[in-house]
Amino acid sequence: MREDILETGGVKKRITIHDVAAAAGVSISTASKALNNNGRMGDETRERVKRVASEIGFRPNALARGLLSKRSFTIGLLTNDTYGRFTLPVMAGVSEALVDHGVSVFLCAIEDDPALGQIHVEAMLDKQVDGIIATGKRLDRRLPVDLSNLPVPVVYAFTEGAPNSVTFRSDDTHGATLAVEWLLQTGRRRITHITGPKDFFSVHERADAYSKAAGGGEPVMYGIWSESWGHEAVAEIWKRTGEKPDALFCGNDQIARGAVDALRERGIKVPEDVSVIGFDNWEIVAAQTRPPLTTVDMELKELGRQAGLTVLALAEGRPVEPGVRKLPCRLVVRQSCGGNSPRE
Amino acid sequence: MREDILETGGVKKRITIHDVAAAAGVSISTASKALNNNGRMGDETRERVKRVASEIGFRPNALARGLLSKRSFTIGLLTNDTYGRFTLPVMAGVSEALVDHGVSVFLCAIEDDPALGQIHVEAMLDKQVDGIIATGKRLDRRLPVDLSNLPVPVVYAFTEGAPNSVTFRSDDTHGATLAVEWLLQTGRRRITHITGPKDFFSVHERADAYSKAAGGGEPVMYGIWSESWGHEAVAEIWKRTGEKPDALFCGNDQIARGAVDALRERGIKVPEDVSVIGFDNWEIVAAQTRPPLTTVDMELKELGRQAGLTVLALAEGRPVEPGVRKLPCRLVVRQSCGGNSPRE
DNA sequence: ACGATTTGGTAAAAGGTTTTCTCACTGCAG
DNA sequence: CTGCAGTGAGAAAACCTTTTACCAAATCGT
Repeated sequence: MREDILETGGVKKRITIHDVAAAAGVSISTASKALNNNGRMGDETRERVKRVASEIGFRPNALARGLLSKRSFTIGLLTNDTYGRFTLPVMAGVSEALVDHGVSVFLCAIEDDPALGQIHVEAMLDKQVDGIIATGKRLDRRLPVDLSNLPVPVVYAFTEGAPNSVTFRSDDTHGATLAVEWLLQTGRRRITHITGPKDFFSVHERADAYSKAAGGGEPVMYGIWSESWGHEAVAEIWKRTGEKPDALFCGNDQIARGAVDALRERGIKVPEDVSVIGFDNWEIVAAQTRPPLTTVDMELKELGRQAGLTVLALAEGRPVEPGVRKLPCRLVVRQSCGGNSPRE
Repeated sequence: MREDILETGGVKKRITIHDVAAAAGVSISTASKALNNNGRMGDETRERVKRVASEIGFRPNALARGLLSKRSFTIGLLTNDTYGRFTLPVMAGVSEALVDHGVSVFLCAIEDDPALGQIHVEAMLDKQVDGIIATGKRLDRRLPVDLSNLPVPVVYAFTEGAPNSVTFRSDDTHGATLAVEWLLQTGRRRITHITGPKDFFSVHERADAYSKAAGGGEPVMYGIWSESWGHEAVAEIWKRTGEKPDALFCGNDQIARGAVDALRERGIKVPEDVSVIGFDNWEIVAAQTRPPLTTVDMELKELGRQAGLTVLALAEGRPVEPGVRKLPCRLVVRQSCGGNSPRE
């Protein structure tokens, strides 16, 4: 064998509980009980086994353990959001919540492809996952996979769930209300809402909350989720005759950024002349806008954390009430609305 | 038990090969051999077992299988890039390459925390992963984890690898050369390079390639990876006396976007007066810039694919030559440099 | 001193699959 | 009729860990 060819690592034999038992001079069952702190034996024996185990670097084989206990300490995370805008924080939250419990996470990117979704689900079930979290990029769309009648619990996060399941989502009504109230609180009165496509459920929720909080003045401007729409909307507004708004509540940060840029090009000062507030707190957009955007954070990481803990609870057989859980949003104050406390 | 409380799913008993054997009226070993197409038996028997198995929906337990075969059909992906800029495409590539081989991917976000990294590595080893892929956000930094002397093969992707390991990275020299040559080809002659911090290895590689390709004219401007630095750099250049550049080669798309915006604010037309080219092909930045950025794509998904296939090869004991593999970049032509073919 | 209990520990089964070994039987040549 | 090759299928071991049942020795109560 040539020297510059890598092999799998020389078949380093893994250390099993057999080795521990032999090294400590006890039987396998005693070794097992010593390490798991159950069964009866002398304190000296227990300590000796533990010491020997850590000395020779023993780690129990999770496969063997799982085979017996019916728990693999593994869950699957299904997503169709390759962009990562929404999935990444959710995923980080899930992983963070579960790593403390020794649970690992399979990532399955299914790309809106039902066949791929099916393959991933089957692979996960074969690997005896303790549960599945389904997450997506729209909370009014289902993942293109059938997750009913699975032998493991399923929790939905930021995607539409099956009836009678547990679903976590952001409270967009709360978020929009936070935004509008902040604008009102900083003295703005003529607030226009520039947002995304009408067929998004969140668009309606945010628009309704806006109307309610702002007193139902101006109409809502629907468009697409892009900077260019922010530009166009501003152009359209400033082309109109009559009083101009003194604040823009945008449906997401990209639209807000487009709006801010368009205002600046017109010589309109943000936030002195017009306040602009976004939605999503997508750092890369919000923080790089000039001025940096005040925006609404949907707390997706926290959402992921809760989803993770919930699927764990279900996997352990602890009861959980089904239903949709709406998590509150958080206002992130930067500089695009003025305001007193420019944290961050 | 109240009805509105979710339980783990009613303990649906999983179907094992025992059930298949019983239903087909054969022994367990015969069933196993029939399903795996080995051993000797009558054609009729083999077919019957297979038919019965699929009828009752049998799927082999991967844990039991892994216990015996020493292959878990699972690999771990370690990353410290929570932002997801670089990790996501790599991950998508890994997953895509491996799903066909029945291999699932554990995602481990370790956040530059050595302790967390250690925990994740141990969890993965306990779960008998067949291999580990380490990926990061800088190819001149190591992950804060010790991956030497592991009982499984390790492959590095977009992060610095251990000596004598397999490492995949982008060929930044190639990428920068592509960029500069494109500018030259479209008739530009006075190209300035605005890039990131000096302590990044890629910054040097790109700057060196730039100097070589551009003929070593202008000095390189080092700064940070942000839009604001793009702005500042343009301001600085246009404050200077003397001839202005007719092209800017920026170290990443964010800098490029800042530069484009700054040029537009000065009334300088892109690409008519000045061409701007970026690096990274970060869709969200590059495609939303006005005009959309021509940029260099590092083909991170392909990099992930290759890393996935390589770790699989090592896991299966197939020999792989160690060393650093530099993958070529790809020029993505949009509109910020003119040019003939505005695809995408 | 003797039955009852406690103590310290071992043997064996279980979990689901794969693989090797063995066995019974058929057909055929000698 | 005996020996033998070939065929079809089952028994059992192995993978590693946990748990239950069990056993021998020591201790206790009266």
